[in-house]
Amino acid sequence: MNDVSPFKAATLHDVAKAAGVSLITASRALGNPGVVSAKTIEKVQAAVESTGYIPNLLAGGLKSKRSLMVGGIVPALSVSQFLPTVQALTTELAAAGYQLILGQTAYDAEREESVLNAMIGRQPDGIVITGLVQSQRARDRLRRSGIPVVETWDLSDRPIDMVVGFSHLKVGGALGGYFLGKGWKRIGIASGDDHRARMRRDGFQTTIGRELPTAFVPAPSSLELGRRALGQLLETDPELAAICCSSDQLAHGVIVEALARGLRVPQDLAICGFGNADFGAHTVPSISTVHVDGAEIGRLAAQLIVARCRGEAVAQPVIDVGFRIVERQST
Amino acid sequence: MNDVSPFKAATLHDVAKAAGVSLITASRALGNPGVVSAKTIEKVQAAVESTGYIPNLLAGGLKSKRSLMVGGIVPALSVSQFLPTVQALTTELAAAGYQLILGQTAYDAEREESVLNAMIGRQPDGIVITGLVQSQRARDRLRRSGIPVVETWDLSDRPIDMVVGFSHLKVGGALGGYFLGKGWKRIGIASGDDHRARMRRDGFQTTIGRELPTAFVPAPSSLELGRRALGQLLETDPELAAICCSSDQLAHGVIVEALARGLRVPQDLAICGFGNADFGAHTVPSISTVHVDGAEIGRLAAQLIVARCRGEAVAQPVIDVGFRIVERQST
DNA sequence: CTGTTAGCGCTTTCAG
DNA sequence: CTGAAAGCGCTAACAG
Repeated sequence: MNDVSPFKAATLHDVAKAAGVSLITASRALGNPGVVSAKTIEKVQAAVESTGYIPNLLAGGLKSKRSLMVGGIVPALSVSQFLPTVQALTTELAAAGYQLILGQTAYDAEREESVLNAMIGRQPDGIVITGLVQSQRARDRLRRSGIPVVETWDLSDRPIDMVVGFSHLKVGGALGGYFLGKGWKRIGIASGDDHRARMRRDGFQTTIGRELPTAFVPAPSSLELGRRALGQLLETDPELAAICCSSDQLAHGVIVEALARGLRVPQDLAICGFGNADFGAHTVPSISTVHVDGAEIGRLAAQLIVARCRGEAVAQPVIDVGFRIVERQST
Repeated sequence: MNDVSPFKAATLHDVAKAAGVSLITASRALGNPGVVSAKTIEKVQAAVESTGYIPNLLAGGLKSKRSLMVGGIVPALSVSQFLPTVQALTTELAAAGYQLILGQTAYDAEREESVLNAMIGRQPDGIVITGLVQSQRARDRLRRSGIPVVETWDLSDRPIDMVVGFSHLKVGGALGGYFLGKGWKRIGIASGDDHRARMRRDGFQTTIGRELPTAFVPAPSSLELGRRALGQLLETDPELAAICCSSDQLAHGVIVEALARGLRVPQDLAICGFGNADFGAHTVPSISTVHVDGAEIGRLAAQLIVARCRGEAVAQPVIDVGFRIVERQST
């Protein structure tokens, strides 16, 4: 036995020969056992064991037009907001026999297109993408590919195909209402510079009723960027009473920096995040935030894709999973 | 134009017809332009544009035995230690035209095997897996598949094929030496219950020279589990002077809980983590930890796979990326 | 219930 | 430099 594969991997042909049946009968025994006699199935399964056969899904997919793969596209894996979505997506898809192909766009429209092309070329049975696809070219190409597409983490009246998410404008609006209700006047914003964070900021400012001092940080945000953002904001207005952050990482950084500067949170400075990251409930003070069920988004997206692949009609191609404000100690 | 794909996606056949050349010439113009005249290439490229052709990589892979896909296997995406590795792996592979297929084992040997089978069936050109594959059955199957395999985040004299990582035993030993050097006597351990965390604990205890009170938490660890772990440890020994944690998340939780109980860190309780998560440098106090270059592991793994696929011999199939202790305020 | 035939879309021979 | 033929490993369609 060598380092190089000792003998060619067994094919269905080998299995059929070992079981003494025809190729197609072996195929059916494995893929559609209902139409094959129990005795035959047994023989084929024994042959599978003895040959160590693993089906070549690429070959099967070529003929059957079902690759059993689904493309998943995120800006970057390190954007932890999307992690529960990707994780749930992967798990839910695996349970149905599908595997996820991962693509990263780095928040770059060009990369997004090239990733999409690489995906389409692999004939996935579905594509799940975080956010709405921005470029019209890509939208058209995707629509014309005929592949089921689920856009996530946002909402749209005219999705490419299906969408599972929530309204960032409404999140911003709800946060604005919450800040107004608290009576805070001097309000600042620490925000990622990506599209969705900007939408939340828009909703927030609309409800507050005016432009607010904003520290933009490059996405993906982090604790470190939060610390810096507070520095910037306090230079603009040292009397700030409350800050609305576009992520819990950012909020955490703002809190750490505020405490380091001797400010009390929330008495001197109230801070709110977004995303309900798991650490937020356990910091001191704990972080008020907006909860979105990212895992549920992933599960629903997987279900939509799987349903489509089974040829079932999807009754509800636009699913709003909503959100809720989680009040903790930092406000 | 309907919801269903308006016309069948263009195939290379369509491109060839549009360009007025044979199928194979079109194929070569795209895949091996060196052997085709410039004029022909131009015609073919124009035809690609006009037809919107996207190559079917599944079909190509079936014949050429190069799927341009690489399997990546992690316990769970939420284990943030591996995130930089997966991210770098995906990016580096994408640059070489490969896409990553993701698999999650949930720290479960059975799931690991089924994930491996699902991967192998998709004929990846390589498989990168976090940790060493435990089950001998899976190791054999993987070896016999002839697929290049890189095990990561650990080290072994006898990898399945290649390995990029570092010695967890040595990390534990180095931390033990560091703790001894600080003169701490009453030492506790907060550790995930996974294989690698246990190895670090073994190395740590061996250097310290005795069994230490340990709070095991189920992997993946988190800030919350760290808070609980400290509770457990202080019940065992209220006089603990230092705690060695198997992750920065855990260390962060222990710190938060210690502060909440009125303990000063590090004066009353010194705390060390592992992994050098990005938040660790910015918490108050900042977290002493062990740095491992996870992104580098991903890049190296990708390079090994790509080199193998090009038929290059890999001179160094066991790569130790090392580690270093990062001293911060928490010790 | 089982088998034969054809062909998915592409690339690798082998010939010009 | 270009082409024709063959077939990767599997499954859909149609027969028995």
